[in-house]
Amino acid sequence: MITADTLYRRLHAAYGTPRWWSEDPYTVMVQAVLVQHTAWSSVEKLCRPLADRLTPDYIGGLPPGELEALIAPCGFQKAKARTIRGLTAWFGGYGFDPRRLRQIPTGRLRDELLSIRGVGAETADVILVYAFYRPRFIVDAYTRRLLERLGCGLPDDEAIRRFFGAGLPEDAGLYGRYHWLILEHGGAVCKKTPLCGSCPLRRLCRYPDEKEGL
DNA sequence: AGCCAGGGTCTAA
DNA sequence: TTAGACCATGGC
Repeated sequence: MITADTLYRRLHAAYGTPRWWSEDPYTVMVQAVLVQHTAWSSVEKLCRPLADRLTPDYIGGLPPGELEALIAPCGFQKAKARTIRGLTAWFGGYGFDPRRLRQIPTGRLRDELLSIRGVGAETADVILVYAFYRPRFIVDAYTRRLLERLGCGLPDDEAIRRFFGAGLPEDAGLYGRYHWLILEHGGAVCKKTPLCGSCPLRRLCRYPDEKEGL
């Protein structure tokens, strides 16, 4: 079976140097919520015109209903607006200052995020990695599907995390870049059928009618 | 035209 | 503890 290390190099060769989600922690938080069950392109389309207004000041100051209307194109606006407000309030408890979070252990930080309604495991982990630089491998639908196609029999998210944990340094930067590459890959290949002729990782994938993966 | 999507919550068995 | 309904909209 392919190693996490080799897979990273293949992805990097196929998609180039991954960029970071955003240097701004609050932007990461808002976009992590907006992208739930939603195409990344929809999030970008929504956020691009907002530019420098993606701040706690502007978003948090929006009158009731306006945030919902603003984010409607990303769907689930009622739920997502509530979650964004929850995250904004939580971050406000730390003065919107990431430095104040530095001494909090990752596990506790994660629990705090999970206690916010609408923040589940994946959203919490995205925020941990990209906003606060904590080493925690993000497992999402693309990750699961990619590993499935690679022929790895990994039953659950914990097993997947162990796969990536083995042989990789525990480094938030690496985890973040890795997840971004998986995202690029997942967005580029076909979603449904396991067969994708144009897949840049084709030689790595085990297809239903083939015996061997790699 | 209809089906599905990078998630999360709640309920029911 | 797990499966399924539900939330909303955009893209194909």
